[in-house]
Amino acid sequence: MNHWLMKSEPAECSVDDALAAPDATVPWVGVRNYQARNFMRDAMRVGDGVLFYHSSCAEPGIVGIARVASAPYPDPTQFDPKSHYHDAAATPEKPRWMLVDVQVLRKTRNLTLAELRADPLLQDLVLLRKGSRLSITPVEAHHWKTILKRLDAA
DNA sequence: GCCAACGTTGGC
DNA sequence: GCCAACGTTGGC
Repeated sequence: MNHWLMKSEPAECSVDDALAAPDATVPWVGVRNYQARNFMRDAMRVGDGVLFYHSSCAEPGIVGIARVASAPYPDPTQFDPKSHYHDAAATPEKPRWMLVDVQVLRKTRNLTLAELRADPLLQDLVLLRKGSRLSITPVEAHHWKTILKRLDAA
C-alpha cells in the first residue's frame, strides 16, 4: 500500500466539507498538473492512505486521515465550460485530467507545516523539499508512521 | 502583496 | 529542441 499527501484549499474543499459529503467522500477535482495527475491515474490504488492537507490558508497543515476510495476516472470539471477548471482541449473521448475519490476517515488536529518542518524525522518529506509545489506528493512508509505518531501525541 | 521556484507556451 | 516570456503555486 502506498501513501500520499493531498493538498486542498479549505476555501474550496476543507476537511469538514469532505466529512459532510455523502460517505465522507469527495472527487478530487481541479488538479491541473501532469505529475500530480499521473500519481492519481497511474500510481494510486483503492485503500492507499492519504494525508488531507490544508494549503493557502492561515495555518497550513495536515488536518485529516483519508483513503483513496475509487479507481481513476475523468475529472468532470474539465468538460464544463462554466467551471474554473474547464479545459477546452479535453473531450469525453480524449480526457486530459483524471482524478480519484478521496474518503476522509477521521479529522485530526492540525499538524502544522511549521511542526513538520521542525521535526528531525521528517526532514526529507517530499512536501518539505525546497521549491516543492506539487499538490499531490508520495509519502514514504516511515514518514507516514512518524506523522501518525505526531497526530496521536496531542 | 511579495516573490522564489517551477511549469507551460509558443516562436524560431 | 531551445529558451524567453509568462502563468501558477503557496508560504510568508
